[in-house]
Amino acid sequence: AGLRPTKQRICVGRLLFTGKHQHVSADRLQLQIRELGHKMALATIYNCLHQFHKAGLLKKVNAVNDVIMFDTNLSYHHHFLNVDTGELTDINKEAVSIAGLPSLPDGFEALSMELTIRVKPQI
Amino acid sequence: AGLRPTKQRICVGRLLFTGKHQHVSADRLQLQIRELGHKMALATIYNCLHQFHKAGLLKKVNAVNDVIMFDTNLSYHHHFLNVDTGELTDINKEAVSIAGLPSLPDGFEALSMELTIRVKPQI
DNA sequence: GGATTACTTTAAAACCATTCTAAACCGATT
DNA sequence: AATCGGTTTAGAATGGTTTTAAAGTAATCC
Repeated sequence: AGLRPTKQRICVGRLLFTGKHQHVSADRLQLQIRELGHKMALATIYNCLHQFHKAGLLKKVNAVNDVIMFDTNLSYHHHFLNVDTGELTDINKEAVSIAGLPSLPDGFEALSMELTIRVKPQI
Repeated sequence: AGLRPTKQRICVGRLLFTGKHQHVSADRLQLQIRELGHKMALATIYNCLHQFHKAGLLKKVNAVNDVIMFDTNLSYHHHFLNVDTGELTDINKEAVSIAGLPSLPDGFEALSMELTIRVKPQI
């Protein structure tokens, strides 16, 4: 994506784009990297995530519990949010139908929209 | 609401519950209080907002730009989010119809849901 | 290949919204 | 008036994120 393929970016890229779509925070990513026996500065991970985002490889999800989350699923979709853990789960866009969008405020254009369903484990 | 009517809580209450519904952060509230010629510790404002929230007088909105926002509009509704400023604007629930909700993950119960439409000023 | 240049990584410090702490401060009750 | 419990406050602490400045690494040029 026009980025220099450094060791670190390759490592993060492998973790992110191998297998299923996922929702990651810098923090969680560092743990995964540690588990592989490597180590990487948090600043590098943030750096990397932001670059990937700028390159259009990641979507930034509204922060939850004060933690910035990135989503490898770039297509339009919605989320369940586990309020206890901050974990996000994709909702396929076909599962929900949103009709009758309101008119935007004057002079504004829409960028995206997202439905968030807050859930918590039943007791 | 079972809270002691201290000077500070009355001051914040007046600002919040007089006039239209609004979306506030602790920070913005402190500015408004300053403009009235008073002063109040930020900790007190946070304290007050959390108490009001616990008492069911305020809704907590998903943080935007790393800032906690409270909403005086307690009813079910949606939001426009100005990504440039972080400002929220209510969308009446009648303006949107959401149909065909997905089944929840096993063992979870839904708490609430909200549609967020990210907008930005046209150039 | 070796030298140069531009971009990257890093540890540590800075940042900043929020929370905590411990002391001072009310407000109510006796 | 004395007391007691909740409240406010300034300042310190917290924790996720960003910045800084130095060291490291990839790309380019010869």
